[in-house]
Amino acid sequence: MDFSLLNKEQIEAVKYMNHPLLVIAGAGSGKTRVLTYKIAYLIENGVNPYEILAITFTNKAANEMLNRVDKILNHNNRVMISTFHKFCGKVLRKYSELLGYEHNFTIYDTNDQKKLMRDILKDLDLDNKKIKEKSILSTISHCKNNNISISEFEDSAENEIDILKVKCFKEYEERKFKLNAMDFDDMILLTVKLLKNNLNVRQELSEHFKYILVDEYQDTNVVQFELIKLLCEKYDNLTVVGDDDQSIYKFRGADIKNILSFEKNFKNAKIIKLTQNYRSTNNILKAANEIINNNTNRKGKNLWSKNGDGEKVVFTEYETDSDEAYNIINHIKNNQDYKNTAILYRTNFQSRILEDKCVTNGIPYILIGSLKFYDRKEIKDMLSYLRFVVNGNDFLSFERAIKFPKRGIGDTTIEKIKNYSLNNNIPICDIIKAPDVLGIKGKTATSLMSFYELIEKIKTIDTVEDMIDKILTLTSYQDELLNDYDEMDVKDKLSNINELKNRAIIFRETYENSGNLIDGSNLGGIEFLSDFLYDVSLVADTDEIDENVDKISLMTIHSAKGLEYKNVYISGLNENIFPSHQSINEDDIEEERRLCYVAITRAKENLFLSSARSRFVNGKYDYYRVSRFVDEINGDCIVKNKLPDIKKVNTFEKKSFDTDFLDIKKINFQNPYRTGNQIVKEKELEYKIGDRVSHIKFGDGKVLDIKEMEKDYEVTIKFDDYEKEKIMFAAFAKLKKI
DNA sequence: GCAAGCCCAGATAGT
DNA sequence: CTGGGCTTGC
Repeated sequence: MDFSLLNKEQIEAVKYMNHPLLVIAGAGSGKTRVLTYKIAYLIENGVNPYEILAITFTNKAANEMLNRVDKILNHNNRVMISTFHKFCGKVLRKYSELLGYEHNFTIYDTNDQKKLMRDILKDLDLDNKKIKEKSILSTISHCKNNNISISEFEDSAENEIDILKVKCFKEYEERKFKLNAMDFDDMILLTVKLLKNNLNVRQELSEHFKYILVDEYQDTNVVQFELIKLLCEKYDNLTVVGDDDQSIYKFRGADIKNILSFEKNFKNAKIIKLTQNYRSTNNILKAANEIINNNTNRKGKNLWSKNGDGEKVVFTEYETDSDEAYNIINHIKNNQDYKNTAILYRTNFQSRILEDKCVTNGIPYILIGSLKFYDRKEIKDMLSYLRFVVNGNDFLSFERAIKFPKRGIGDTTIEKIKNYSLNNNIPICDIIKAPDVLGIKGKTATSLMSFYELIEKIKTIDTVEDMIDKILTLTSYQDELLNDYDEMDVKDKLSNINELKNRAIIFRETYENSGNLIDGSNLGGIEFLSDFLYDVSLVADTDEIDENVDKISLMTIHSAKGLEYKNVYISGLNENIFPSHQSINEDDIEEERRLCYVAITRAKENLFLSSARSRFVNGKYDYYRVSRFVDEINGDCIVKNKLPDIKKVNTFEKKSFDTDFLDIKKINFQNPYRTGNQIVKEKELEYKIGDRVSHIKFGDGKVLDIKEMEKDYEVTIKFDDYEKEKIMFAAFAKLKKI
């Protein structure tokens, strides 16, 4: 085997065998190369590919890795390379009965979880303003990721809210089980449970996978750690690759201790550090190193490269978020290097303004992670039908499918069916087959039964694409769409459905000759459909990136992990944006800093950082300081263009500009920097209470009240065409007396 | 009583 | 633009 492309440490990592190995691989240090060479090396030395399990973070990484192994060895290899969830999905599918699940269980994503929980809150009569489904779900997720059982959580419950959460938690688990469904966290947890409780399965799997490799180890949680531990029980031949400085998934349960305590967790462990970076210039690495050196909770390393110093990093502070976006886009336009350029930001809502400027400047762009393919209405509709075909217990899918197209079945009927199913443990599909058990008669009954017939018809079809076609024709789906959307949108939606069909076809092609299956499950219609649906459930946004189009990429930093671009712009480097206002405490700030480190190390040659003094967030303008992370980069690797001190430039509202005002987290007042939109309080309004006025958008109305405020007047108007009265600021509303 | 239509709020990160 | 809640209309 040719090792000429590897450095000394990489070769050592590739060849090290028979004991646990942790490779600490800095950003751009060639960790994928190590993993792929290691797999290839194992195979070349007589290991059966079938005995190797490699676990990655995304499907994209998995596919890439498999391709690269094949390339090194010049032939196709049936190595099992998959994500944690995909791997667990396969194991669970084989052994679902041991856990009391039916074979064709459904995987619930975050939206499904929310819907189920909302339903529960309603049924338990809990005021969903007092306790939000999101907060319960995040508690549940936290428990599951850390292997905390419901009863343990119950014992630790401290307040009224916790007690309510326990109640919802129990109900959630019970219902989910009855619906024959599991959420993402269950997949890992149940696999661990299966291995712990079932010696035979544990032996079989740990015997099967003699070599286990785990990518992105810093992102594993407690339960995933347990899973790895159980899987390598027999052979103890584990290689994990990760970077403690790139651990950015704490919110999802990732536990940085897994990587920091590797030697404690695995006896005879060896550690190899990769610090030579092959991606970026030294100026970029210097900026990255300076920032991450402020963290204390890390193993410690410094990246270096032979790529030369390159261009300096540039930081620019703008007055408004609009200026910031405009200048970034303009800069990109001048350089005309679209496909090698990415703009990164902390949170998704920041993409909006960048998108706007792309559109107005004619810059082609792709937005990653905005509207996910599988989150589109038409795709969710189709998948609901298919999911219900596979799992006749799946109430959520049933509900969605039966509601669109409209069939004269409403909430009351659906509620009846749900309750009957839950109370008597009868699958939804059996109830709608003969709805008279519920006393449902007449038109409603006929409608339910014909829906049942529809599902039964689809079950007899062989391929997923034909199933989808049948659903479309039998439900007159296109015509129904035309009632709600205009022709262009419908065309779009139909082509998305076509794309779904294509994915099914592609999935079948790769299905047959991949190392996908632990055993050879058959390719029959429903079996295959079920596998296809699992695959679909576990697709990530970044799996969808196409590198070959000449467009700039817009994405969150989380999405950018593992990617690299020649030119990188990081926007919104403001306190309370990045670092996020939720994470400014001691504990979370290190994670934000790691996120910043990840962002910076995406850049190969040119790195531009920016911030804006005034940003439009949550429907109002607020002031934001420059992010502490900018201050942490010093020396000659960076050029900083800051705006002059705010006291000197401002002439608008003097008394608000005390130096300490910037320390206030959020100040709600109008943005003085907006050109052409300045807020000037009139001495006197041209209208008074009782006058008729006209508004450009809302039409004519009557003034009910005027309140004089410090900076403006608050006017209450009842417009003729609107039910409710509106309260507006006079300077914005620009009302004309009529 | 029940389904369909209308209006409004919304938002860390993502398998 | 979407899903949820509220209101209207059959």
